Amino acid sequence: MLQLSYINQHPEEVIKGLERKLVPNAAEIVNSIIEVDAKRRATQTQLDETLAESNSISKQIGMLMKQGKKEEAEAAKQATGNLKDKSQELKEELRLAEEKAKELLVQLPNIPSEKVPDGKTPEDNAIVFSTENNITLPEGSLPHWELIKKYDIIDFDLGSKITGAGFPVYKGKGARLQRALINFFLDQAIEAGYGEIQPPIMINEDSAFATGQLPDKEGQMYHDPNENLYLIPTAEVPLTNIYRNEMVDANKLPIKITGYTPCFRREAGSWGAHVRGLNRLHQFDKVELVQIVKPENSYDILEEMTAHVEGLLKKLELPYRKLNLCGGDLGFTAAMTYDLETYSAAQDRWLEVSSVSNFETYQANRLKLRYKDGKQKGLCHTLNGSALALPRILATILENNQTEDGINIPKVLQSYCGFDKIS
RNA sequence: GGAGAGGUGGCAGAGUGGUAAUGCAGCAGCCUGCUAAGCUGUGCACGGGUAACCGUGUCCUGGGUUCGAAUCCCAGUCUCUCCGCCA
Repeated sequence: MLQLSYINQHPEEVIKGLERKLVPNAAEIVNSIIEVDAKRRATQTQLDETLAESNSISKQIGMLMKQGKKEEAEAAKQATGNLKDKSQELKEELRLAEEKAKELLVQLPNIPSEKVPDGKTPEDNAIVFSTENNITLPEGSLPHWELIKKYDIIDFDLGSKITGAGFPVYKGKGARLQRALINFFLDQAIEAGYGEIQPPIMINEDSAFATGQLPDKEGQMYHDPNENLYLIPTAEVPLTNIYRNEMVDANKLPIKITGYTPCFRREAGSWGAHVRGLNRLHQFDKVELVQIVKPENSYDILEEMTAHVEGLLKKLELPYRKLNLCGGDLGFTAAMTYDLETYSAAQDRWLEVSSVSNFETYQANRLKLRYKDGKQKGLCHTLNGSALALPRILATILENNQTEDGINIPKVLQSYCGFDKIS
């Protein structure tokens, strides 16, 4: 959530930023927020004055009663009658103004960093880096949705039987490769100084709001109305919410945590022609990195985290490229995002396998996550990144490493898998 | 699922309708020379003010009663204990 004080002080910057993020009526919304907030402050001043008067009379009544001056006390009681009515009205006005301001504020996304390129669609994303793609596939090479059948390692039909479309069953070497990737990613994160966490995979409404999934992604999460809990769409939510309502000592920063979880997404309305196989799922596995940092470091940390993810892709020997997302393609809560995409030779497509984002104070403001540095206090910056999401990594490994007599397992994974080839 | 107990500042812990005691810790200032002690001030949010400072709210949350609620009433929530069920 954007900070009210910032909106009040820099309305033009905010409007410009929101327009870069393609928010319609940005100026209109910002101006009404400023207006409602001014109204809120004026009302509070009035209310405070009314309550102060009422409190002071009440104290006098208390003293008079002690001294046994009953008639004077009764007279003073009369005086508080209309003060109470007035304060009730003002309280209601204040509540309405606060509600209105929050309602407007909550629908505004984060504004992009200066480093974010202008643009409206994914075509406008800046390609920051790309590896050479010198993959030559054998004759008759197959996309992963054929390979998994050929080697019987992932079964979509079985998943449909048990649950439904988009819930695959991993079998045999498929299951083992999956587990190998999870362990490899976690070990690499731990080596890079992240503390491992196993969080709950259901979250309450407060958590979903604090990291920005609510109200923005309301319809995209699986929801249990009995308990009002949501299945996590990403470990970002439980990991970041560990620090909700916390005041962190500045010398404890940066906080670096990692966690493996399954992730659940309804993906309502987003199924299309090129989302076959592992490209889009309702349930998938991911290892997530989260950092909570001092504001002045956050962009250096963004580079550091992205470099970590690039390191994983290099170790897996996968061709990849790095994109700096343009304003129009940025997520709701992000100030800046690097997307990492691997190249799938068999599909001749780039597949997004990681998003590393700096949220600046947007999440911290909702989380009420602050740091204390001596006397200085302020909102932390939060960052997170996938390191990595498994299905598309699995897809590119299967497709790019296929040979006539089987699929070669990348060297770094062989000890984790206990085999070097799927055949 | 049933029954009971409880939720007060960073921590401990009093407080049954009239200014949230007290202790410990941390921080700041003052004072003092002997391995440290003493004194004073220090929660958070919002509002007003250049500032010093002032006001309002805040005793799990939300309502209610009252001139006035940590305290009384209602609802919710969380924690603990016992019983039941159970991987």
